[in-house]
Amino acid sequence: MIGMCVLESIVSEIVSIPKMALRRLPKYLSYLRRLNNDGKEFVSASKIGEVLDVQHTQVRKDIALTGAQGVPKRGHKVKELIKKIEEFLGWDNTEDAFLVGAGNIGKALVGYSGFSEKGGIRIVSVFESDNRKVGQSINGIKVLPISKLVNLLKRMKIKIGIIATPASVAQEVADQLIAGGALAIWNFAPIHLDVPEGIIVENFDMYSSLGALSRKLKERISS
Amino acid sequence: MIGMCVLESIVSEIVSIPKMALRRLPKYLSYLRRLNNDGKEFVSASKIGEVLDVQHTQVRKDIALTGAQGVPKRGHKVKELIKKIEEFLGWDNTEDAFLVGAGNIGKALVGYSGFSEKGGIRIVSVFESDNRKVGQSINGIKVLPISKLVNLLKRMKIKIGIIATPASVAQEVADQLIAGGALAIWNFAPIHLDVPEGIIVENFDMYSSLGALSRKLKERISS
DNA sequence: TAGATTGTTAATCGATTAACAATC
DNA sequence: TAGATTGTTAATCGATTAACAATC
Repeated sequence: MIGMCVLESIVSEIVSIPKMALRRLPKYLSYLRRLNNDGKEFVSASKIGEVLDVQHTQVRKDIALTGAQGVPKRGHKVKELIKKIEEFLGWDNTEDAFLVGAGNIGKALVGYSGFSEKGGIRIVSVFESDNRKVGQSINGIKVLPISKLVNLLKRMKIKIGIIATPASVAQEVADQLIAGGALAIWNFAPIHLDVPEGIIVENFDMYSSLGALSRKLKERISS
Repeated sequence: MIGMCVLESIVSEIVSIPKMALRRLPKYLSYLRRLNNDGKEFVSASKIGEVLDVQHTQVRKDIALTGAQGVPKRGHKVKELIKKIEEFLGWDNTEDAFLVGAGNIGKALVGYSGFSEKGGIRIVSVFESDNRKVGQSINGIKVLPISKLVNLLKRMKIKIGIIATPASVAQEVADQLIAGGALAIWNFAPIHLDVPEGIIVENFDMYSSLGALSRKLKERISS
């Protein structure tokens, strides 16, 4: 009996967070923030599911991960649920990040104030290899030469690097980010990065998304 | 016996394409194109898997969907596999698309020539509600007033709409795209779109991606 | 031939959905 | 109380991985 309990507790630690839940929770959060702005106090899992096209039972499981608890017959307190999800995602405190690449996508990312307000990261420096862009300012952030990347990463103990370069140099940039001590890479370049174990890579790949879209459209048209 | 065969053929038509395969195939494709540029003639599923961190057996299943056939002991002809995947994704001929929103993300998308060359879609017009931006040119494409969206969609029989607006107006834009006859929407706004059945929506949501990244980083740091 | 590779079938794993007791 | 909702356990579904025969 005691053996079973020990086993259970070990097992419960090993069980990892469902990947798909991590992608749904930000969606719930953004809906909840809207509700909060509208002055709504309570919301049910069923309502969230209905609005976002997710099964209510799925919503409940996802919410359970965050530790939030609802009240039968009334649902969840909106403010409380927001807090719990933010905590769970690590968006309750803002993490500094370096961005590499001052091209179109890079500019879009820096110009986008949303991340620091709602997404838990703040882009504090931009790096670029094209000397014509170095020294310019994007949204108040100075563009620095790529040669300073590794040293500044170390000095400022930055943990998140964002790659918004052409695919051809993305691997090289990733290597430098890791050399400087980054633990997580948000990769916008359409190429697979080869990284040591333990380094977190999140690919944001337009072609993967576009592939799904165009295949479905193709099927839709031909049917 | 005959009954079984009929049943099987019906079943095989019903079986739908695994979603995850549609997201991996573009990745294989981009690697294959690189190999092709390097003059490589053959590649094995195991090699593709090794480079892209996918199980070789998974690569084979994905490739099987496209109908491509390999040669035991030699692998797949690179050029042939490229062609098969492009056909499968519908990237063998280019589909015209309208983009709504001439902000940072919109500009990045238009500035990015890659789609028409490698991704099967070409952005032919940009629409914007801010009159100060209307009339400007982005990468040679004139920015048109949003008031013309529905009519032009109909007139040009456009099937793909790209939403790169703030979340606050995205639903309204989606409604107009659908009113104009669009069948597929590529949505860059961080909001869930409510659309009639049969309309294809592919969300490209930075916050979902960022959520996964920051949660994993949080776990990594605390362990 | 021997061995590398394909392609398929079976087994496992994880994610989603269904069912239902507990609760206010 | 009755009914809406939570939260959990069991069943189903789909995706991944393992095993292996077929082939050049």
